[in-house]
Amino acid sequence: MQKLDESLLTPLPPFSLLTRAQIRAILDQAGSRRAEAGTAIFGEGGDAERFFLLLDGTVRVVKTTPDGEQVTSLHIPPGQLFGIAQALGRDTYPASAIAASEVLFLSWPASLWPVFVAEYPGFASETYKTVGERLNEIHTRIVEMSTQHVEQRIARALLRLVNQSGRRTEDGIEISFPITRQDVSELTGTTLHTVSRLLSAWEKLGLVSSKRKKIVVCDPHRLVVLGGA
Amino acid sequence: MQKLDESLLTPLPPFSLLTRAQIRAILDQAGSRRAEAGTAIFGEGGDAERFFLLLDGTVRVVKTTPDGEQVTSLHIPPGQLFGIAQALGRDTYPASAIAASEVLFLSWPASLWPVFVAEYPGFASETYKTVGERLNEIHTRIVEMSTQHVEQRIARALLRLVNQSGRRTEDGIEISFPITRQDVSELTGTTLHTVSRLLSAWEKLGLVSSKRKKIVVCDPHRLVVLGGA
DNA sequence: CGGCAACGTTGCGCCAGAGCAAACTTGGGG
DNA sequence: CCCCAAGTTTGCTCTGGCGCAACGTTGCCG
Repeated sequence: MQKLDESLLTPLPPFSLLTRAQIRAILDQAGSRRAEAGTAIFGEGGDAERFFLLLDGTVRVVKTTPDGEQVTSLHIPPGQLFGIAQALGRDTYPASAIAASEVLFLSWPASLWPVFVAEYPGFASETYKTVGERLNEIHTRIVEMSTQHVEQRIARALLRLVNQSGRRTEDGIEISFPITRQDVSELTGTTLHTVSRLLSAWEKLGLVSSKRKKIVVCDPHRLVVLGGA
Repeated sequence: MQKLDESLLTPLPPFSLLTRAQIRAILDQAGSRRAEAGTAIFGEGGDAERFFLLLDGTVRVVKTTPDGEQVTSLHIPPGQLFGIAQALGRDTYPASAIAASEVLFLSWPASLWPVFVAEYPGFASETYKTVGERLNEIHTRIVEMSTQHVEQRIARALLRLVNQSGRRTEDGIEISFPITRQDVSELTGTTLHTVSRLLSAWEKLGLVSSKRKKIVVCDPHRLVVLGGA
């Protein structure tokens, strides 16, 4: 494994208050790994032996029901910690982490968690902020699922994805990782059929443009209107 | 305000590792209040000026949509902290807290949060465990709402309520705070009509027994079966 | 470059559950 | 003790979106 550069971490919130030496120390203890799209990084219920930082790509956080149905709770964008069961006082992972695209990430053994929290100023508070944001996001999802129709939920889900991991292109903003109708349905609690129908309809209206595993939002504003409020 | 007894806090997880003197100090800084059923303790979006500990009663955590619909995300049982925006790195409350029954609670100014975390062993870790459990609960709710039918969701919601705040009675386990069909519908993302119909049906089958604002689960086992798995 | 698996589209029928409406019951307060 | 508001029940209708099925498309891999 080649040596990692300090500049990788410097700009990231959990580490932004640290000295170069501290970051060096953190990096020297890190394991770094690459995984292809579709690979599981850790599984729901597994022992939380390590915690992770996503450097590049996107990770899908997924729960699977006893009967095999999958529900996606979150997408993790690059630069964020994930698999931080320790921050929730748990010793197993509450969900699985699947690489949504090719990903690159670092990880540290769980035993270092208390050290990071104690030694590195800003690490704890930034981490808990992340937890708070994620809680807020899935909280919002509950509200949406309770009160909104499928069309609005999908519109909002697309907007959220585009905000979190959008990439500017000529005809609009593209979701920067491969995503299928099935994925969207697992994110919104619907079926791939309904998602497909809606995307087709929206494509005709010029709201979105989608190829296989690619979705580009062309007219975010009208999508916001569809999403309601 | 009369002096509070140390034995109030001693058995509660966030404080269980502390000395009598430490608990005394904590209590002396606490404000204590009573609120009637239906009262708002704090409101969504409000400045998180204080954090709270529920001594008696039950608190409903509620989000309200722009168009006035309400969604209940959690119920807080006695002995737990709530309104702990600080633990999520927030400075506003993410949801409203409504007294579900008559409640008694303590509270401290937000400025004491970092002090508690730093000075009192076990406080931080127990708090984050609580956060983790709540995250897990609402996470489970998303999965349920995505994959299960209304009947199963309501069955499970009742079981959860009964587990968290059940009280043994002669004909079964009673939910220990006043709860309307409307409340249950806001908890499961349905309508009070559907809840009413189902409860009536279950009452005929001897699964539950309900009066106005009261629900008693008579046959938890059969309800589990209904809930699926 | 052909075959196959993964992904996407579309049509159709059906039903769980929402929406609406109206009546009934309970309990607390004047 | 009566009234009123809040909570509950129940019937009827209507529809969003799911389930199923069949077919089209893409691109990877041998």
